[in-house]
Amino acid sequence: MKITIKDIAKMADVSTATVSKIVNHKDQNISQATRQKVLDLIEIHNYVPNRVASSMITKKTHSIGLIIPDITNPFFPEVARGVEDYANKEGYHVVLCNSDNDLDKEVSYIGMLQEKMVDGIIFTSSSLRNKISKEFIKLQIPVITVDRDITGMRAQGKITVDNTSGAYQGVSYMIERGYKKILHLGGPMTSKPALDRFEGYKNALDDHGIKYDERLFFEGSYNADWGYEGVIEAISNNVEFDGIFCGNDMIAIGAIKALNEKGISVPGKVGVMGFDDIYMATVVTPNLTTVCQPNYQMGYKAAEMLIELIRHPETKMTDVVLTTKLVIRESTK
Amino acid sequence: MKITIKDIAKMADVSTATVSKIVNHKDQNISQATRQKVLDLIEIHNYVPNRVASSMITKKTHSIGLIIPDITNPFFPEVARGVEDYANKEGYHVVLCNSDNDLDKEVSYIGMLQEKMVDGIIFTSSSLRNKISKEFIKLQIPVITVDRDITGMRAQGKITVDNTSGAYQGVSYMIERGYKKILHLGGPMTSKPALDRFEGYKNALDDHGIKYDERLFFEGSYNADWGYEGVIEAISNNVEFDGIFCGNDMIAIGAIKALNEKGISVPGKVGVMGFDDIYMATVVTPNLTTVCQPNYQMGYKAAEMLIELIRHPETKMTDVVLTTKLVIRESTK
DNA sequence: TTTAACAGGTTAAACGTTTACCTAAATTTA
DNA sequence: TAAATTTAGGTAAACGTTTAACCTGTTAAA
Repeated sequence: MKITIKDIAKMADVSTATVSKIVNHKDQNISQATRQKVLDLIEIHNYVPNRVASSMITKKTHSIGLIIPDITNPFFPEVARGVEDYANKEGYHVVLCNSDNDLDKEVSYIGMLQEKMVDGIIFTSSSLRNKISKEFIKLQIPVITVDRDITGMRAQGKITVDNTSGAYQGVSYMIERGYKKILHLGGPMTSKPALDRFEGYKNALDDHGIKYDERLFFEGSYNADWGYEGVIEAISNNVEFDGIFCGNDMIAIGAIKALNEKGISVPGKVGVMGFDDIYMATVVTPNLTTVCQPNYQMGYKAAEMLIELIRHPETKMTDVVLTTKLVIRESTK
Repeated sequence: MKITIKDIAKMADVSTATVSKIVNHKDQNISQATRQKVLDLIEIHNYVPNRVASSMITKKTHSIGLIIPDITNPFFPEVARGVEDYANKEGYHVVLCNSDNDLDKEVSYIGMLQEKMVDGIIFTSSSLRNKISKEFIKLQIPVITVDRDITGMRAQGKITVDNTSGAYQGVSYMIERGYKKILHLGGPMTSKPALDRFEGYKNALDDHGIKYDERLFFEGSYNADWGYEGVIEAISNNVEFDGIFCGNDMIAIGAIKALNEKGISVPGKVGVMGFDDIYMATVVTPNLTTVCQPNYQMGYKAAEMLIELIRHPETKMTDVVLTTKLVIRESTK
């Protein structure tokens, strides 16, 4: 039988109120003698407070939900770690949810999290779909969106990366290094980052007097398979290119693989640039030149904002836009 | 103001018991008319049951704790995903905890999880330390250990990989391919897997008539840096070798990097074998030959066992030992 | 006609805390 | 010395559910 606050109270011959106050350090007017007696009994009997009971009263569970597409995607563990680190520091728990970019799953998770009374949610949506926003609007708890924002939705906080300028920076660098025909193997254009990176790509071209050629742009998904296929497709379409700006690092890794197989040297014949700077970028050969995104920081900052919002719901959060950094390695000359 | 079961009951002019039965599908003897009336009101007013209140009564929170060293380590996302997939399927939530192999953090997480009344814990300990086992023994909930077991501790279930035989298989393959002087760059010998893999390495040597040479064994940690340093150290110690059996894939990736830098061709001059088969093994050049460990399955199976145990605490679980599979790629000839 | 079974509910206690408010004694203040 | 304040703690309602036990009216069986 689990031992409760009542048991301790009875043994110490005090009221449960007294024990409660001691446990929660609201014990300014409890005598040292009583405090010690209670503390000793707690120790001896290994009493552990039932936080679900206190949650009933305080209306706080000290847990937050983290909805991401897939923890297995190398982009997310860093984000998750950032979230967990800050949350843990502040005494919060994080509930991990893998949505697989599936609308139904997202909705279902939101429902479950709400029933479990999490104090807030950090959400990374897969797309621009704003159907989901209806679910959020019903919610009475704070929500922070990270990386991808949902149009039409008023999240209480938003944290993104300046993808447009990151892409601009990356592509500009390639142009300045002499690449002239830069292929863009983008991510799904239903997602905001893909859109923004595409825009940065075009802006860089513009500003360097290169005309955008739509035959150099291919849309796919954020994984190595697509990078591989994209290159094959471009080649078999007889598209000429001397550089590839990829939607993310995984795409770049797939692209390099295809290039290698076709006997096209990187960066000799074709330069490749990624986006994200995942750890893998440093182990692939050649090491990937890429636009570094502060993943850990995004998670950390998101948790910071969320918990602030949980504590002071009326705070008006100003959206955070993190900046990227160009990391030059070997896949560009 | 949040709407409760009482509000719905009042509006439907029935008792809360009736509403509760309908919500929980224990409504065999509720008339269709009443059911529909209640369901409609729930829909209209967007009533969502407060699961923390029901947890108070049922003593089940339908959440489980997952304590791992670090989600950022490529080994764990797969495990976590396996856990989450099964848990979600069964209506459980998973609370993610990164312990950093830090005993204090582990203890603190166990305490927090216990207070939050999780129904069970899946635990991946960093080491053989059994101090932690005291904490677990106090626990009244089921615990499954995965990957690394804790000596001296009676977890209700244990799920491991046959590391000894996996290593044996890998090293035997290398020997059969003609490698004679096989370096072993192992993980920390305070962890069971490292110990077992070392044993498998020695057994393979034995069975193939090769005498174990202790100068060929180096102990380090499970990351690429150590793989890199290990090779440098071996070379500067003038140790001769034509193959490396690495404690895991990250070590192997670091080792290959060092070999490349030293101008030693892989697998021409030196063959390299990893352990784990993380995704990165397929993108590094040359692709890594490795012993594949069923990470996702480990997590999935662990969740399966745990939830079974939560539902039927008296079940005697037989420990699960998953088998490894040799995956031959390019880093061995 | 009596009994049993069942449909369709209701009642109220219980779960383990927190907290606003109360009280009595001790101490301080005037 | 009386009044005021402080110290140390107690009382009991409340949080939102679940569930065992009970009730009532109708129908079927004996």
